[in-house]
Amino acid sequence: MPKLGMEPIRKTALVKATIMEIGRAGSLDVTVGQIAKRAGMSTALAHHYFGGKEQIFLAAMRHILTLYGAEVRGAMVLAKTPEARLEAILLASFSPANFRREVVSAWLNFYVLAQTTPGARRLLAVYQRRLQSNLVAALRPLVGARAVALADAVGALIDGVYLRAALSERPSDAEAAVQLIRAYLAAEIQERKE
Amino acid sequence: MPKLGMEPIRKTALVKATIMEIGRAGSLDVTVGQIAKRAGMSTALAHHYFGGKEQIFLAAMRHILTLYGAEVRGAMVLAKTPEARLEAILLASFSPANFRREVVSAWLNFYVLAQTTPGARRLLAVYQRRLQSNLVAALRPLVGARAVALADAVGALIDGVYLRAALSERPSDAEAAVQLIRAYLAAEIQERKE
DNA sequence: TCTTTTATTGATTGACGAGTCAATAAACTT
DNA sequence: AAGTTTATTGACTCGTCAATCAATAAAAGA
Repeated sequence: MPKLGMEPIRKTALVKATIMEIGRAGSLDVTVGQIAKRAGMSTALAHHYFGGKEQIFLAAMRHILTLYGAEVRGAMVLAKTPEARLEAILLASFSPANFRREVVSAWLNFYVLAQTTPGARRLLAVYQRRLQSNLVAALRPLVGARAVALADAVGALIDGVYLRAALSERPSDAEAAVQLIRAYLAAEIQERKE
Repeated sequence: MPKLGMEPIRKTALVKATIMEIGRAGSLDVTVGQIAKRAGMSTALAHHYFGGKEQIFLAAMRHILTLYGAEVRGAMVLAKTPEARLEAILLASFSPANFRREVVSAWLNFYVLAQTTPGARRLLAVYQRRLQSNLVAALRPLVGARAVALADAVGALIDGVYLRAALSERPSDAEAAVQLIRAYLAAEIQERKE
């Protein structure tokens, strides 16, 4: 039965299964056995391809980041004005995809992991730098030198609002979240113009 | 040897040990054995007083919340003007105590736990409501009806900025964090007055 | 064809951990 | 003094789980 070239197929299956299992458990308290089962293979094979549990988790985190990055980039190319680019970042950050249970869970556990696992910390830094540079690029034409400080604030605001929305009872109050940040931005940009 | 009235003593010892162990591990991946050892007793005794691991964790979370609440209240009574009250909330939220490794770890894992454990979710809601009402009370005299919306934003900003500061390389960039939120508030309040 | 590489798993190992229990003993009650 | 409550632990049970290994088999290469 062994067909060749299975490695990438098995790996992506494991990554997806990992994310789903993390969502189901709400934590990283997930066994290799559960992941392998959901991915339709033996635990031995999971170990064979990834070498260990931590590496499976990191691959899953990388995947989440990749999806998010793709979403932002996809929305950005369509946006021609700075305002539209800001809006695109917001919409991508609060898209329904980011409020799926598995994704929320992955992000929260990502933060936890970042405290102790260098790999996770690096990935988180990548995400933050990318967001920051996107924000600065969009804000510069609107507020000039204040762009960097404003981007810091908006970045933190996105994280904080996401955190609250993700953990609120009403699942995915995304529209209100975006609205809040939009209002903030409008006020800050306005201020500059006057 | 059995001295009576040990229960509260042992319980607080366990709670403190739990917080320290969570800080050491960076996660809830902490055994009752480790906690009990640090608290200077057997695992059986820990189970005797708390009944189970989850209840130990919830007690630890409750303790963290209590400390934070006391810090805020302590700073609030000294503040006489609305501006001073806002400042007090910020200083309490970003006090050095909140940047100790154990406390950061506890908060992050608190968020993770809140996804699935009703008790943790309730505690988190308590924290958020308290912060919200403190912020609204302080903001009302300054911005009137906009106080509620602004409090939402500031609450999210506090969480987001805390998250970033706690996970940044430079530990406890608290002053910059407070400064950022202060600037935001100044701009929003200013706007109203003009 | 023979060998090597890749795919795959069942079974096993070795370790650890949550929760229970019976036993010991001090203090308090009657 | 006898009985009850509170404090305390060592030893044990039962389960789980990460990681390893030996074995099987199909494809590719020589």
